[in-house]
Amino acid sequence: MPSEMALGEMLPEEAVRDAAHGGMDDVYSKPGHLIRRLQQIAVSVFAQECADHDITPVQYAALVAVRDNPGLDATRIAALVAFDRSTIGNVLERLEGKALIERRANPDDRRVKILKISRRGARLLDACEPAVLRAQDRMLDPLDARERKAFTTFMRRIIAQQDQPK
Amino acid sequence: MPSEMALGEMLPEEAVRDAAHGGMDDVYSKPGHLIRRLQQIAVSVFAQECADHDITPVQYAALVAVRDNPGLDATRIAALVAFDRSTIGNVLERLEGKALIERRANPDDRRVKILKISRRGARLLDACEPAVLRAQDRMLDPLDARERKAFTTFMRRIIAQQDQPK
DNA sequence: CGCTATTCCTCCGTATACTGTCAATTCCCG
DNA sequence: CGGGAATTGACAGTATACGGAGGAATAGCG
Repeated sequence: MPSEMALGEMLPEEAVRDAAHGGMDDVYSKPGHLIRRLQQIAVSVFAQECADHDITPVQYAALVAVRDNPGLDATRIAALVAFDRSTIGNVLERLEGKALIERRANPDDRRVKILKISRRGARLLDACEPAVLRAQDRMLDPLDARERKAFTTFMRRIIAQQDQPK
Repeated sequence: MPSEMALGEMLPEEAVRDAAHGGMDDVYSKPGHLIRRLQQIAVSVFAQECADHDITPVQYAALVAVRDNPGLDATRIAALVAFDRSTIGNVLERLEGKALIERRANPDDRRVKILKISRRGARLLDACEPAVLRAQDRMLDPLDARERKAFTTFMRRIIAQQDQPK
């Protein structure tokens, strides 16, 4: 086994499993496990492609949402990108810390803080768009066009069902 | 919008998006976002089904790995379930805290700590197996048998490609 | 107009998740 | 056999992720 083994290059999974157990139709084949692995891969690929831009997938999604919907508050941005209210708070804090967004109090309703992307944030989004597209593409690399469409459809359907239970 | 909105019941996503923007072929349709949502749902469904057992998906996976491969150390368990070495450390610590596993020093190699499931851990795994199966099933609910097979195949293929990059 | 319910943000606590580092230990090659 | 390389567990630091509590502010109803 290689010494310092980043997740991206981790491969002994099957080998270890076969050597130790040999189970095949086990936990490792269940959707829960596969989905977690998929998410791991998605984050890893995104990080690789966007290494120069110092931004995470979550921060990217939030930043896009803020850009495309200026004037919304944190709660509504959270709903857009499907984040928890608590989580979005930290993410926006980091974005503000990097001067990618601006948070301003709303005079009309002093509970809310209005969100707006900064010029710097807009520039960053433009700059990393090719990398993001590459990342999205690389994830689905082993699927052909028809399979990609089917895969996306399946994911959408599962998500939609969860959004409207019954 | 309902006041206390848990993630499982969050649904205004589309509504907010349509009202504010109307974008369709945007970030929200990209695999990265869909996969993150899928993982969210998987965790949420698991938590719902296993609420009585006080165990998380990650802890469950680790516990099964320890049960099925007694005598392995943390690094090898991590490779089995595709966790980071740091992450597995915390997970095992919690499992040991709940007395679900036992960690013992290996006399032959004093770097290593041998892992073994406890009787309590084994009982818990037996107890929550039905709930776990229900959870795995509910995730793929909107897909029929053939689609489930295809979906699983796609996920496996993406993961395999990432494990053996070229 | 006052009171209650709601909304918004923030903070706390817990659990993943990964990188990097470190000390102790063992391995292995010369 | 001696010493550098590798391995293992632990720790620090950062970033998601989610539930719950709480305070400030607003809305809505009587």
